[in-house]
Amino acid sequence: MNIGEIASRAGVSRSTVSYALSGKRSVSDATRKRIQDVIDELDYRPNAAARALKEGRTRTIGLVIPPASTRLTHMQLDFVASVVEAAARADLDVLLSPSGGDHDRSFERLLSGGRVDGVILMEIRLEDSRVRRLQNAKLPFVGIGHTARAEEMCWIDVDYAAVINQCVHHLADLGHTRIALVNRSVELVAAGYGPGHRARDGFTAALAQRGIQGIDLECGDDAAAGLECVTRLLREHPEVTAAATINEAALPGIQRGLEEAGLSVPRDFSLTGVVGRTWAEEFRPPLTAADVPAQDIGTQAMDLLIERIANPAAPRRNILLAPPVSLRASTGPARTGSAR
Amino acid sequence: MNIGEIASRAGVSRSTVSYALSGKRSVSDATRKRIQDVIDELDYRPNAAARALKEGRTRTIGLVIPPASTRLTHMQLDFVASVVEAAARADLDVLLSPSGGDHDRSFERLLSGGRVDGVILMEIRLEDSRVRRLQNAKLPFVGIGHTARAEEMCWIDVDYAAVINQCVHHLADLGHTRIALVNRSVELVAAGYGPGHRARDGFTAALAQRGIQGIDLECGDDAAAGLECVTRLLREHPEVTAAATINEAALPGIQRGLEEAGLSVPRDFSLTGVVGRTWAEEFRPPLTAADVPAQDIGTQAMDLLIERIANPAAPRRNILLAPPVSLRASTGPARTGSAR
DNA sequence: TTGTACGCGTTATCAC
DNA sequence: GTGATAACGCGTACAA
Repeated sequence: MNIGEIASRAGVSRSTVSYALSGKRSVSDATRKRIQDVIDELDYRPNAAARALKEGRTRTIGLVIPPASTRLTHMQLDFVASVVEAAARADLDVLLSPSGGDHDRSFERLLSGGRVDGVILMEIRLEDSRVRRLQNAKLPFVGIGHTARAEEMCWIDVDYAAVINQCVHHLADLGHTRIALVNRSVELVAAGYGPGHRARDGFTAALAQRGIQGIDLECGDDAAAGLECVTRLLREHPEVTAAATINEAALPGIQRGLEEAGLSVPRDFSLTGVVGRTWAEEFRPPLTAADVPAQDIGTQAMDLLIERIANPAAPRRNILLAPPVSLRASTGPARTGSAR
Repeated sequence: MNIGEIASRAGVSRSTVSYALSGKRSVSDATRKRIQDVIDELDYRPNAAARALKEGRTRTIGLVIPPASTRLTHMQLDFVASVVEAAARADLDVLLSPSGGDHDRSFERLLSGGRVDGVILMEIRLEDSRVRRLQNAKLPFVGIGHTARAEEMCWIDVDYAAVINQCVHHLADLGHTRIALVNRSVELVAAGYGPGHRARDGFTAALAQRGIQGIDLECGDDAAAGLECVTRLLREHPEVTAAATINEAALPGIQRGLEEAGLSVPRDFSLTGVVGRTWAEEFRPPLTAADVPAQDIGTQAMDLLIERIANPAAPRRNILLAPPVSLRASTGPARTGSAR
């Protein structure tokens, strides 16, 4: 059933049906009602392709997520969920593109072909070819995360440097003088993953500010890697009494490693980091952490994108969030004067 | 840049460009190369809307996920990831629709309007209006889960009855005679959520087969609810020594509740259930559980859908999986002869 | 290889 | 003010 079918059943022309639906011309109440009745009866909805072809927009946005091989963290999952929900509120559909590499078919389909009106990009690296390609395609886009050149794009991001800096200061205030940073995976950091680098920057800066020493560790994005990482840490650096992490996925493993080593949190070892808000409470003990408002971020990214689609010439806005560290139960005073 | 632009730059007609791209007519090597050069230079890709309009298919499938208000479980997340990946392999795009209720705009956009060639439906209830609406819309669809009338649709599902049955038998073999079932949320079960009902059926059947008694509990889908649920269970039914669950999201809370009550798993209390494969290993202690091959399920659902799109008249295939219970460390012999 | 009709909704233009 | 006619957007595939 197309618009012509509706028109003939209602005894009017196709344009009248279109006007009745869009309201861009006035249509008499009687006619409008006749048309509406037919539409309701047949459950008609305009063909999306025809409309997109004519209007030049698809009412669809693309969401680029990390490829399925890497499991999404809770935080990333919250981003996806909140973007999808925000899009639904704006009557926009979301096309999912799992792509990280350079030759990803689904990303290429997004780029040209007019499938989407705009794109939200996740898991951005300091140098990220996807950004340039989106720019070349003149496709409005917003990053959850940003490249090394902050001004080249519109984005919202967590200030990992500031947040890890806060965590270290918090631990230093509690008397810890040997602190570890558990970063994301070595591959991701090597590939120039922004949060990994910025977290490290904030870490070394805070160490210098407090005149204390730190160990900088990369760790795979899963529980097994977390376990292995913390086990190695305790073995090679027994003087370390606290850790900060941005690696949410490794946390269960870190916790397990501490437990297997006979260490109680926070009595023997303090743990803090950056996690999605809903996740910190589920950790045991509840994690003292910078709670990333992942849902807000997704919603705001969507707002930025809608704004950008409406006015591509507008200045590129950047939003940097540094959520404060929420005190919970996973950090405590350093044990004084004793090796473990 | 549209196909006309390419054609004129290559000095041929639009149809020649189309044939060169599709290969549905032979085009001389020389012209093909000229055309390809222009295409590469301009990075041309056919407009998706125009192609969809002409061909009557969108090369896009819809994936209906639970609304964002309810957080996705690990298993659901694995479904989504694997469906998306399988779609990418088949050069299909995935449109995400977060909808559970009856009046969901994004679901309605999927139904009519020709946005998608087919739909994968998750989190299906025994009576689910979405199934009827998809049937009415004559849109090919596949369920991950199924309604009360198995034959009315094409689906792949976990045999929760068989699996929970196995879990109970396993616990009974270990000497447990008072066993709890921790089901999904009371709202979900009341709404006729299939797995909840089937799990309960398998539970009561196994109890009867073994002549033992059980407690049937609903539990919200998060850690806090799991904690509260297990706390109440231990208080009201101190004779219970084991539990089986299909509520993955509640597991951290269940674990916590047991710990807070001073119970060690599996020494004092055995725990088993149904979880996504990658998740059972991360549990502590590693969970004796039926490991749902969530990734296979997503992939197979996609295969079923592709088949169904290709041949809508084909018989509706159903796939029921009953993954065996993998022995790990969370179940053990019932403590004999003593209340706790 | 090329010309052209077609798919379907939108909207500018014309007629009443 | 209200309704109808027709051109347009773009890729596809049949007829020539």
